[in-house]
Amino acid sequence: MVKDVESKIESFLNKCKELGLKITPQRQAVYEALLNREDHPTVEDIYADVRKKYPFISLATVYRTVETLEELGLVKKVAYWGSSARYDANIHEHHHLICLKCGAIRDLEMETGWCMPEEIEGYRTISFSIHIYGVCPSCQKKES
Amino acid sequence: MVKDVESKIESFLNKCKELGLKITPQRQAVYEALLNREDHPTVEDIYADVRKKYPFISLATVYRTVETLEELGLVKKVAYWGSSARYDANIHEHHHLICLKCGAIRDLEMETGWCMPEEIEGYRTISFSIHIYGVCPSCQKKES
DNA sequence: TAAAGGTTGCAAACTGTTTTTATTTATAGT
DNA sequence: ACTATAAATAAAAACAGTTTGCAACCTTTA
Repeated sequence: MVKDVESKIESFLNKCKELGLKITPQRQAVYEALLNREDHPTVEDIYADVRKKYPFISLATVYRTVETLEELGLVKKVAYWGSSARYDANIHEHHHLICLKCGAIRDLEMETGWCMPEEIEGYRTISFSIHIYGVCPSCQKKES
Repeated sequence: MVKDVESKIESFLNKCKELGLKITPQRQAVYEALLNREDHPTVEDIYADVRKKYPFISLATVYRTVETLEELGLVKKVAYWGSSARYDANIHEHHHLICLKCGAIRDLEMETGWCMPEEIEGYRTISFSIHIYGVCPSCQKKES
């Protein structure tokens, strides 16, 4: 797992060099913070994590950095339900379990057996994701 | 189709009465505006539509009304990609075709044959929606 | 028709995000 | 190492979308 994170950071460094982007501590810290989370943090969450190491980073930088990382194809902005955007460093195809009460989003590794056509109604398809809406365990507890 | 809209409005009136909500022209107009659109309008879009009939309605009322309609189960807030929330009066299960270039979202009536389990990883499931990402025909044209 | 309470319109407040500007820093070339 | 340069940063202000407080208004029920 640690190995995995390290190789991802390495490919991040390579991509930056290829494209002439500078490797700043802030960039690296933001990407690392994202890699170290299994959930889908908001920008504010990432900001909080990074500040533990770099207390002087600014929120605007985090916003800019996640956008850059998205352009690099290293993270994805998850189609979001609540009020703020959520990011995900898990970029291979997977699905989402979304709590309608609190907005929490969890990754779901699952085989659906569904085969996506290459073209639908004139759209050239690229990827798909199943969003399953429900109530998470902790919100279920609150109900009763 | 018109028949369908009328029956939906009727059930809206009934739901309001049941729950002690008042039937105001604004509420009815907002719901009608939503029923008359096949796409997924933003609140601003709905506001513009309703103002053709009721020029004095306020934007805040539209925001409040779509929220009420959602609580009534008559419309859904579509998991959104861009910056503003989008609503949909088509509440029976359907899927979405999303253009990664321009953000357009289209409904997709499609049988997937996938059967959703009642519970997944502790979540009590309620509904699901397949999001298919791709490039819409008009963005494909711009590419070439 | 009058009373009661939900609903509206307006404006102001809030929240998440983006942009502006001056300053700092990583990088490539000496 | 040192310097030039172009990019990235921090901080604050600007912005867009959304929500809220409050007084006036309008449905509803009796």
